[in-house]
Amino acid sequence: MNRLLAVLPKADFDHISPYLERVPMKLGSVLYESGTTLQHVYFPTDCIISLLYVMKNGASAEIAIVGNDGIVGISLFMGGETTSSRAVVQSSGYALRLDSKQLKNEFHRSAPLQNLLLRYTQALLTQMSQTAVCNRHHSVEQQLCRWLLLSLDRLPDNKLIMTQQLIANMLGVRREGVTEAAGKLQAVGLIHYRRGKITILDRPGLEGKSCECYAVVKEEFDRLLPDTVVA
Amino acid sequence: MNRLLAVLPKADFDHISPYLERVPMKLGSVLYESGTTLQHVYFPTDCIISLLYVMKNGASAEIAIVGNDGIVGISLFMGGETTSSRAVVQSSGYALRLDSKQLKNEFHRSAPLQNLLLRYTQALLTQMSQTAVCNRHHSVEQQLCRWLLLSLDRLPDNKLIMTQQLIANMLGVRREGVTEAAGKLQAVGLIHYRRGKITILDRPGLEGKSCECYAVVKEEFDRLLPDTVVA
DNA sequence: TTTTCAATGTGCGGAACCGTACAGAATATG
DNA sequence: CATATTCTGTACGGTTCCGCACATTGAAAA
Repeated sequence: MNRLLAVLPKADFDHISPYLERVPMKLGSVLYESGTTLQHVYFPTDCIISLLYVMKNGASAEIAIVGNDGIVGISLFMGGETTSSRAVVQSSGYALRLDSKQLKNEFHRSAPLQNLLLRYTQALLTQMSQTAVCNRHHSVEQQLCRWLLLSLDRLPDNKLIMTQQLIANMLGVRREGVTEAAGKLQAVGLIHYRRGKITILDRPGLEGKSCECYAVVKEEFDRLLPDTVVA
Repeated sequence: MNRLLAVLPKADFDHISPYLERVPMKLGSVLYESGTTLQHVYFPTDCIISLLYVMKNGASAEIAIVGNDGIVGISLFMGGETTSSRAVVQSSGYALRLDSKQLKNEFHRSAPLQNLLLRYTQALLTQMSQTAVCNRHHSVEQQLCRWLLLSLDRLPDNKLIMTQQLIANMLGVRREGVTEAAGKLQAVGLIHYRRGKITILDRPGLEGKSCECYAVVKEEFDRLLPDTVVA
């Protein structure tokens, strides 16, 4: 289940549940492209979506990661309709899809939903700004640890399906840089990987090798998003 | 005047104007520190505020720039109350201060204000994500151009009071790096500087040397923020 | 099985930026 | 006016990451 929906008061959830559609999210598919208007928002249940910025020359960088603690398509209720980034399925699974019109109505009707979505947006803001800081100051290895942990927190198990090339696209670095960093992490027994499958063996160890950025983002999400039904 | 306030319908503006206080903003003063709760929001009229993240080891990076097109303290209406960044006066002047309680009431009472603030927040989101991308992919010189242009757009004239050390803190690079980049820009006649005073001589030239990040952010602000009174 | 191709490993020169150190110049202070 | 302080210029070695090239390995397809 999606955590935002899970903490909605029953009455508010019942109001939108008839319009929620469970849709499969296939690895690599693009939910929206930079500048296009969305028809739906997506509440991931067990998939992960990357918000990616792609530059004119093709270079890219991940802006934020959205899992079952979030929603894809905030520009719909924020009022801008579009964003300058792209949303890509980073880990396959399912999401609950809601028509944009229904969402907007509900955003203005239901105070609990509005609060929840705005608080989530603030958490997302923190993640984005921390990404900026991390890109400036931290090594590829530290960033890889951060990225693995953020992804892992949004997955049911300790495995992820992801090639080094794709990770490199997310981090905005060379594939070889990821190879080297991942090699080091594997050498000290923190992870194990093999042709597109990564297994985390030592989570606390990874946290130790990560920069402070992971903890900052995690704490902010924990602080801002309730884990029981809101008032 | 602050542009957000300027486009509010008269009735909505009159509702809060009795509570607006014009306060001086002194260069270098800190409006709020990471993690602290704000008592007020600030609508800059002719000053510039930097949102800065400061790491445990003292290194820093600017997340976003706020001028008279924005508001400082979005976490108050977004619901989080605090942020993980710091707000510092980057260019002195004045701002209109509003008590946080008044703002929250008005945010829920006035639909135009709510729309405006949410749209602004989305613009801020774009700025933050573009900062992340820029930090990853662009040279110090390109970033300096972007930073000068973003600052300049929020100032009444073509001068800014700012030492190379302070710029370095904003960009999260060495002071020497700024010296070198600024030296190049001066050598080709784009800017002139002298002990903490920078004059832009050739704005189009600067735009040419800047990365695409400046244009992306500027266009998004233009798109999202109305320049006439909203409905 | 054999073939093919995606994924990973490795090496090398170069560019950008860092940390450090120090010198000179402009402004502020006494 | 003399001195102190802040700001800027420059240099040098070191590190990280980049671009490129190519080898190797594992897995899927024929």
